[in-house]
Amino acid sequence: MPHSDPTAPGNSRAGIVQIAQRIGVSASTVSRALRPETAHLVKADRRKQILDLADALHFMPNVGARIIRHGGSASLTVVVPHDENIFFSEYYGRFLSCILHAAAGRNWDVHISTLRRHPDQNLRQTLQHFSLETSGIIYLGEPFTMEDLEHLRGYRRPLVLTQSSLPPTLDVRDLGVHVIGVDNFSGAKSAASLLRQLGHREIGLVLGPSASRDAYERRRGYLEILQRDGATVRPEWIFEGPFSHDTGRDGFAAIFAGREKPTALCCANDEISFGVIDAARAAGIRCPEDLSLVGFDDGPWALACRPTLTTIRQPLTDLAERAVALVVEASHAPAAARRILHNEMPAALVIRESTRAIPMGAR
Amino acid sequence: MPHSDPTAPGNSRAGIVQIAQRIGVSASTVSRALRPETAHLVKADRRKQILDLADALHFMPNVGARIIRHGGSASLTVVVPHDENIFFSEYYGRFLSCILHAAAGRNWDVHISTLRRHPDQNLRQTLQHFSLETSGIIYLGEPFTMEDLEHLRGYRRPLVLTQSSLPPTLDVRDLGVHVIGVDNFSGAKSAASLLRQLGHREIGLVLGPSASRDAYERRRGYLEILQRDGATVRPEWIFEGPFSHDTGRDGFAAIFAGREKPTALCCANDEISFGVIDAARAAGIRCPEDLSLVGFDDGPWALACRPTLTTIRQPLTDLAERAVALVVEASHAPAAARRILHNEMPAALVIRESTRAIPMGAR
DNA sequence: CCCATTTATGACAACATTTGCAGTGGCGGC
DNA sequence: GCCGCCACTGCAAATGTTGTCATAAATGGG
Repeated sequence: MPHSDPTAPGNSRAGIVQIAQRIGVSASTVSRALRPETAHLVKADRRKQILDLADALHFMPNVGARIIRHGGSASLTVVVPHDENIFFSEYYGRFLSCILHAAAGRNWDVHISTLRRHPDQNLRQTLQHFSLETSGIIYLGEPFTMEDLEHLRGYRRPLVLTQSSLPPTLDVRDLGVHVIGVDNFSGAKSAASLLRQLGHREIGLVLGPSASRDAYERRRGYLEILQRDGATVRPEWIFEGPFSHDTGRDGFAAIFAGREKPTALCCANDEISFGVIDAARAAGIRCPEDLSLVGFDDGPWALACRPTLTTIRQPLTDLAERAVALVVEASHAPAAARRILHNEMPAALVIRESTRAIPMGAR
Repeated sequence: MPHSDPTAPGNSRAGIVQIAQRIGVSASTVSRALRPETAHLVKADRRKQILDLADALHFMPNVGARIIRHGGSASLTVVVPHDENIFFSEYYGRFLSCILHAAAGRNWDVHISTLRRHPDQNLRQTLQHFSLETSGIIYLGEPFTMEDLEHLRGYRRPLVLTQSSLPPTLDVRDLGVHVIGVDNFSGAKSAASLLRQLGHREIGLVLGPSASRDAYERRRGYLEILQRDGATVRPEWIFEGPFSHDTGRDGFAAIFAGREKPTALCCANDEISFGVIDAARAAGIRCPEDLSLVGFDDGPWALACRPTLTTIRQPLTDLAERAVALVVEASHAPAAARRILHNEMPAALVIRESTRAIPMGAR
């Protein structure tokens, strides 16, 4: 937090010293009595006396003093995009839950913040503001620019990025920062393969934003399979947009506006699929009877919606666990000793009701 | 966070003293040069020299030392229930977004945590653990027991509860704690009134958990209207369950199992409504043609689903804004000077597609 | 009853930064 | 040339808690 508005409460009257004076013991004794680890060192009845008074005075140890002795607080900051409904999104909401869970298991505290960039501050300086309060950062925010990444090179504190926050074609290995993510390419390939195996030949794509690395990789995976036999995907069957419900609606409308209509669609994520399902239903086209559909993410709704969605599972629990572990480890090790990790986890295909084989006779 | 696992990073080599030594000035000068407020006191070229070196060494001021002098960090903790999909829920997810937004506007930092209760710790002691790190708490967690609330009476730090975390019939005014919430009772009444105005006389209720104050108030509101003319609601048309999709399905199944079927249902929240819609669709009962439906919350899906849902809007933005404002104010004022606030905000009815008038001839 | 061992407590330094006060040197006005 | 003022900088105190070392008191074995 910037120093412009320190917003100090500082209304805690009673310190350890005041308690000591009242009872007539030394501050050391009070300190020992108050902390579970050292409580056994002080005689039981005196300890009780101290605890009672501390409770009565609403004593609260000063954080600063603890940090200054102890060297930092066990907490990490998660940076999320600045978006009203961010938590509600299947991806961020679940990812955060998982991070929270992983952190709680280690007794770490989690801060959540959006990144407020100052025009005359580079990325490193901005991130260092966070480091004032926490010992590490998990970055899930808006994608970085190349310039940002250049500034990041000098950042020495624990930091974990997701692939999603990187530009599409960048090589992550020489970035000097931990990067985690799923294997979008293979995941997308397995989804497209499934559709081919089910007999689909007319397949459209409702893709994510072209600036997104995730979207780029998924596109690459879908196309890899669809173009395998030298086939081409009709350009009018490819639609791009943000990772949102609306993109699904608009994509369906655009692709089904033409005379030739595909029998299956690959979507860049679940939410887009839901938009497609809605628009298709409204247009009288049934899923999966008339249109097979695959999503990407396997969020809670993929199982709750009708038809249940065939999709590719993001192992968010594992990703979160890994991200937290990396921050925690890095915060223990000296900066120099850190080994940079690039971790791509498998994304498994989950087959449900939204995909169906083309009847033998039809093609 | 508890001290059981301190997890100190402490790997920041360069302090203000090291910088001072390298340049050959005193620590005071470096301190002054680094802080904007005191920067004018140090000669321009020397200041530049100091800033450059600080940047080169990745200098980062020690939080503890700053806090210890200045009095505390501008941050609050939001306590949420311990639930895997907590962020994904419409209510919590949006509420958290709003809190984040309100806090960001004040340059406050937000921690998120579940409450891990220790058996031999009372509620106040547990909350004080949080206060170690933050200057205030917004509590959205599991409902409190009466015993908890008794312990809470002595808690003096900034704390804001939502009504939802209180037992149903408790009088909030003598609680000694800020309580915010919406006017569930009036909201529910307006929803039931709408159905009556539309000509519905056979109305069932799919209610929330009886231990929830929100559910209790909404039930009270629905019944107030439905029993107005001395009418009674058939007991077999009342179903209770958690605030979940499944409750909607089960409630629909239970209520529509009998011979007599209602023409409308009031649900305790949106998610229950969605469950009802799903189950009804599966059973061949159309909404709103055969069954009118009102929810409660007005989350994102209420507008996104088909049919769009008539529901009661929770002004989460205002609630979050108020909660954050209360914590911030309280953290400035001395404990004694605080005026306890109980704030019940209006919940407005939003009429959409899921409610329809009974045709004139039908009744 | 003495010495060794344990238990309970106090005194004090250390943590990294901020800040009041004092000191230095340069400079202009008289 | 003296006085006072200004700009700049250093010294040292202070912040609240924890850990180390020392000390005092209590206990126990012979």
